[in-house]
Amino acid sequence: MDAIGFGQHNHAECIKQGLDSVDAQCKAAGLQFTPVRRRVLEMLLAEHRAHGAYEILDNLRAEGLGSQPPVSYRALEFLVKNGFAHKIERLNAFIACAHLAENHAPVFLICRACDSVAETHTDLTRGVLGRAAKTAGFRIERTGVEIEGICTACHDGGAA
Amino acid sequence: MDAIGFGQHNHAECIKQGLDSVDAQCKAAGLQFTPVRRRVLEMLLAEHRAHGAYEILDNLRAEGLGSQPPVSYRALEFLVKNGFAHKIERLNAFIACAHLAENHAPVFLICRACDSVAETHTDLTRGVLGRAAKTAGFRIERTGVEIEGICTACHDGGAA
DNA sequence: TAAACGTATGTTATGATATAACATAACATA
DNA sequence: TATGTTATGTTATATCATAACATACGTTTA
Repeated sequence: MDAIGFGQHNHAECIKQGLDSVDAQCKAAGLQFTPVRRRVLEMLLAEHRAHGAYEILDNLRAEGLGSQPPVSYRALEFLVKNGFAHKIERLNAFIACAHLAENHAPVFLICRACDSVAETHTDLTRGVLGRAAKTAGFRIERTGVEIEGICTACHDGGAA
Repeated sequence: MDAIGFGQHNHAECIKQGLDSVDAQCKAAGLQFTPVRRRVLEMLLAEHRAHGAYEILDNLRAEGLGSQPPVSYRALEFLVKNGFAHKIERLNAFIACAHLAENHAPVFLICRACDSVAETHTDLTRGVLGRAAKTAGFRIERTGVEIEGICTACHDGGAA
């Protein structure tokens, strides 16, 4: 599995690549990757867990980049709309996309012990569900799969 | 597909069966199917769409069954915890379970045009995702699949 | 250059969703 | 009756999210 989030990796590199990739994609698409938007993405990239909009806002406020809710919500909306971040509905929180540049149907593995979130992906439109939806005449536009459980580190480590 | 929610069915019977089934399950499990809980389930069963906690509360209030948020949240929590209802995270709203008595991993098809929600199911632990999670050492406890799109009636009917 | 426009940001206020905490009631049973 | 357990009632507040309007800033165009 190529999920990112559990397990070791060069995280500094991981952050840098994320920023660079989004930078490039924005340039290519004519999107404005403004300071607030960049900083919010950087915060999301800092850890592989979901961040609440008000947590992001607190950080922005501390840095003088904005102090009211719409500031963080707008930046997050920009990132989500363009596929640079995702919202984890179960947590009312946001996470940087771990599969930038790939057109994908994300699947999130959420550890309820350490709050880390790994992203992998699938194509629900193929397979049983896709066929079932097709038969029923349902036109799929977006899919969200959120799986809750315990990650390796936590059940090996000690948390139940 | 045996999803319920789109298409025709005898809805009065559908409601009755839901209530009877939950009644029986509660008796069997020693759970108290109190008036508030029963009434809330009945409201959810009334339509195959998700109902917000405050919408439920408004109805309860009108009937003298409770007037403060905890009343509806507690009843909904009871129903969800025991598998008689589900929460649709994308909508922050609740829906009666359409597969009572079956142990299942629900999948919701949400029509963004008419707000109806159909429930079908799958077993994510089998298949690609289950194997991937297993490989990564992730222990799945719960899955939530929410699919947004347009139902038959809506794209045949006229809504985009 | 200035006017017009589009996009992003700043700010106020409020709406919508959810729960903590404590008090009371209703019921079973020792 | 005393005790325990579960459900309900109520107050207050926490948390998440957006409407609405004002301002800034860059680009296009007259």
